[in-house]
Amino acid sequence: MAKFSAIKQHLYRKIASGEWPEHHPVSSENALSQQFSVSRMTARRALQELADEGLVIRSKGSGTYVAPIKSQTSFMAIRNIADEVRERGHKYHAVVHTMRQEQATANVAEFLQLPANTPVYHSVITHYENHDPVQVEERWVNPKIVPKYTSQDFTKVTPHEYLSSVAPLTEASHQIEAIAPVEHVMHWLKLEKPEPCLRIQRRTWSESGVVTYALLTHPGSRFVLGGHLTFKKN
Amino acid sequence: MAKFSAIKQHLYRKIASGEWPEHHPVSSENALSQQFSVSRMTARRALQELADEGLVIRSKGSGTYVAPIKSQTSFMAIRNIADEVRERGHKYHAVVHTMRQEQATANVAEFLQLPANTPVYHSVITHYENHDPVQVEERWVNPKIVPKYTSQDFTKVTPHEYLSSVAPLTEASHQIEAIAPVEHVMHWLKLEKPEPCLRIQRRTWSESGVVTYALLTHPGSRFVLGGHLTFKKN
DNA sequence: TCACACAACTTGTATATACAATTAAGCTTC
DNA sequence: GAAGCTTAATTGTATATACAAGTTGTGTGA
Repeated sequence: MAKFSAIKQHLYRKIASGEWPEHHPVSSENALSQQFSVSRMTARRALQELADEGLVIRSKGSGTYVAPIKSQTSFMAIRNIADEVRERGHKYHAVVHTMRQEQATANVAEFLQLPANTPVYHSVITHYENHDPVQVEERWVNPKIVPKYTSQDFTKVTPHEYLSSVAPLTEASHQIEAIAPVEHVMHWLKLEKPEPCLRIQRRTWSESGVVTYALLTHPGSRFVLGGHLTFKKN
Repeated sequence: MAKFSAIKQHLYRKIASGEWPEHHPVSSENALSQQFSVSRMTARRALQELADEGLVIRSKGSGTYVAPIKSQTSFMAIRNIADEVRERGHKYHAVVHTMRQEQATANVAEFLQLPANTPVYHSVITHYENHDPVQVEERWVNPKIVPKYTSQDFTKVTPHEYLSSVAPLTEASHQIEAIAPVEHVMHWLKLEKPEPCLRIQRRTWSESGVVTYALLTHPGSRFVLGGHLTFKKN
């Protein structure tokens, strides 16, 4: 393996394991070059590539720091609904409907890569923008990785925020589709009539395996997913 | 401006203008270092960053080449519906419903950044996977940038393929939402009853301005948008 | 005590060099 | 003509060095 790649791995482990949380300082170019007995340019390359990948943030004169979660994500990736609402200058609040341990159904067990009928944590939360519900979040969590999930107060911290602080995510997959909501979702979204909804199905991994499986349902009349791409970066 | 950045701009113009089409060889590190009177490492940096951004592909021993369009796109970005269908091993075909010049409505004119009531090209096409329609594509095109749009045969080449060969795109914005289809879209999608649909609204730019505005509508029962993210890249 | 200067450290840019690994083209030989 | 060898070109990795530019903390002087 190339030297710069070995240094990247070393730093990656520090970050992915949570040993270095958000904003934690990362070893400087000079420190790494001594520690690994390489030239500064080689250590620099490792740091630079991690910065390109969005894992760290570098700032001239100051140093290199572990990037906050939100900046790790590029186009249309994992965003925190609370941040989104607040960025639009609106008030955010959440209502927790369910928060308990259950036996995993075959479906959920498969998504979490667990045996059927093992216990999993299940939460249902509605997220509000001002006074309108904008997202119903049904979430199943692997209790082996996040044992204290059910004792959190999700009106103060969103599950996404809590989970990424406990088990930093390394991978995620999404599926987006248009569906007609089932009745209990309609109720949570306060929809009088059935209305097309955007549903995002998301699985996220940490180093230790599948952390969580989430179904995020948005009413079509109150939500648009947006993104912008530029191919010119000079 | 930094030297490596000037070289990047020079190369970027060659690619974005279409002067260097897909797979066209890009000047080598040594050639650039002579041409710009910089060291090879500086020329290398320009090429390397363009490669990281997906604009060029580098191959040891061979050289650097302009990347094919499809590899310019990252997560969930602009994909060609025909390629998607074929990748799934299914048959693709298209039916052209409309292909004409129209007066731009206020809405369309705004999206294309043109004055109202100027002529624009308008096409409506249904894309099929095997024998089922999977996408209705309503598209408006800036005739100043793509004057020959209406004389193309879009059963053979998709609009997306044609447009990106004529005016290489430099920017794109998306909006995704869930809607109930209007009647003529239902007809094109061969839907008996109204069904939630995924609608992607897309605008793309080239160097000379907004090229096209497209509304892509997918029936919820036959289409899922998927994506996968990894934060570990070693 | 406050303000300013300075030193130390950090990242950013750039150069010159060396060698490794791979590719591609040309040439020789059979 | 085909197979194999040689050679040149190209990208990949790595080092040592130099200076620029921004940040931060320390200490001096008023």
